[in-house]
Amino acid sequence: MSEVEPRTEAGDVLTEVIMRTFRLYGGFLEAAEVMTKPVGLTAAWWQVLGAVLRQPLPVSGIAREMSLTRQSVQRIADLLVAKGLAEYLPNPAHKRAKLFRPTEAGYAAVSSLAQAQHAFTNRISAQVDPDDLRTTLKVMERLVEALDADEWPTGDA
Amino acid sequence: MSEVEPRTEAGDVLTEVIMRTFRLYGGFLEAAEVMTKPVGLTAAWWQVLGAVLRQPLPVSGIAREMSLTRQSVQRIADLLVAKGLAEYLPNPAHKRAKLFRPTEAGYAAVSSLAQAQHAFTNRISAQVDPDDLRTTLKVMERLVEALDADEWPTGDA
DNA sequence: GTCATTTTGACAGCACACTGTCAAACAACG
DNA sequence: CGTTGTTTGACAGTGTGCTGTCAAAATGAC
Repeated sequence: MSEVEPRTEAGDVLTEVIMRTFRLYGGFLEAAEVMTKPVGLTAAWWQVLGAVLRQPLPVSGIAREMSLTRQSVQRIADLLVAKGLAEYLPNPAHKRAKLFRPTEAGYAAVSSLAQAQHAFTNRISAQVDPDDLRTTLKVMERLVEALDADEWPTGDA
Repeated sequence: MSEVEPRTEAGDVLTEVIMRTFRLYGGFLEAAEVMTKPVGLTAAWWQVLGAVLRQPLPVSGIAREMSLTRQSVQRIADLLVAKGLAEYLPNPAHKRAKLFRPTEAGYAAVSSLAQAQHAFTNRISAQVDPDDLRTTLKVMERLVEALDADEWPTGDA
C-alpha cells in the first residue's frame, strides 16, 4: 500500500541527536537541581524567578514569555510567595492580574545561583572544542526553527 | 568574600546551548506525541514498548536499560497490558519478575511509528548541513560524557 | 541448609506540566 | 451605554517522572 519511507543518512544522525537531546536535557536538569538545592529553590522556581528579575510581570505574562501555561506558573508563583521569595503587588492596570516580583530574599537566591551556573558552564564547556560548540549552537537554532515551521502531515489527509 | 567566577566565552555559548536543549526537548517530545496519537500510544508508552521489541524483559530490566525507575516503567507496563498492547509471561528464572513483551497489536503499533519517525527525521535533518549535524552529534556525545563525569563540587566541602 | 543482603513488585505520596471549565475583569465594537 | 469576545486567576483532573516503604523472592556467604 503506502510507500515505505527510506532512511536517509542525515535522518539517522538526527535520530542519534534526538536521543542525546533527551539525555542532555536530563543531565542539565539534574545539574540545575543540584545547584538550586543549597539555595532552597528548585529548577522550576529558579526559572520563574529569573523571568521577573528585571521588571515585575503578571503570572500570565511570565507564562507567555516562557511558553508555559498560566496554570503551571501560577502554582509556582504562589509557592514562591508562600516561601517569602516573591510577592504580589497590586496592578493599577488590571485588578485581577497582580504583579509578581522577587523579594530581597528572592534576589539574593538568584544571585548566588548565577555564580554556580557560571562555574558549571565554564567547567563543562572547557571540555569541548569552542568552534564545534558554536557550530552546535548554530545547528540547534536551525533545528528549533525547523521544528517550529514543520507542518505535521496529517497522516493521509 | 568568595571569588567571583568569571564568565568565559565558551561558557556563554554553552548557556545558549542549554537553552536550545530545553526547547528541542520540548519540540521533539511534542513531535513524538503527534506521531503516537493516531496509533493510540503516548511517547512514554512507545519508549517502553520499544525497549522490548527484540526480547522480553522484566520490568526492572527495562528500567535499568532506559535509566528510569522501576516504578515509572511498571505503571506504563501495566497500562500497556490493560490496553492489549503487551502481555506478561511467566518467568522461569524468577517467580515475581514476569517477562514483559508486546502483543501482535503492540508490534503493529510500533511498526507504524517507525514509519512516521523516519519521515520526521528525514524531513527535519534535510534542513541542516550534514557535516554540521555530525559535528553536533559529536559535541553532544562529549557533553553527555562530561556531565556524567562531572563531580558536583559540594559547595564548600 | 541457614541467614543476611539484594532484587523485585506493590502501594503511597510528591513535583512538574498539561488540559478543561468557570466567573471576574478588561477591551472593542455598535 | 450595553453586548460580545478575550484575558485572567481559581479550581479540578490527567500524565509522567521521582522518592520512599514494605514484603516476597532470589542471591550470596558461611
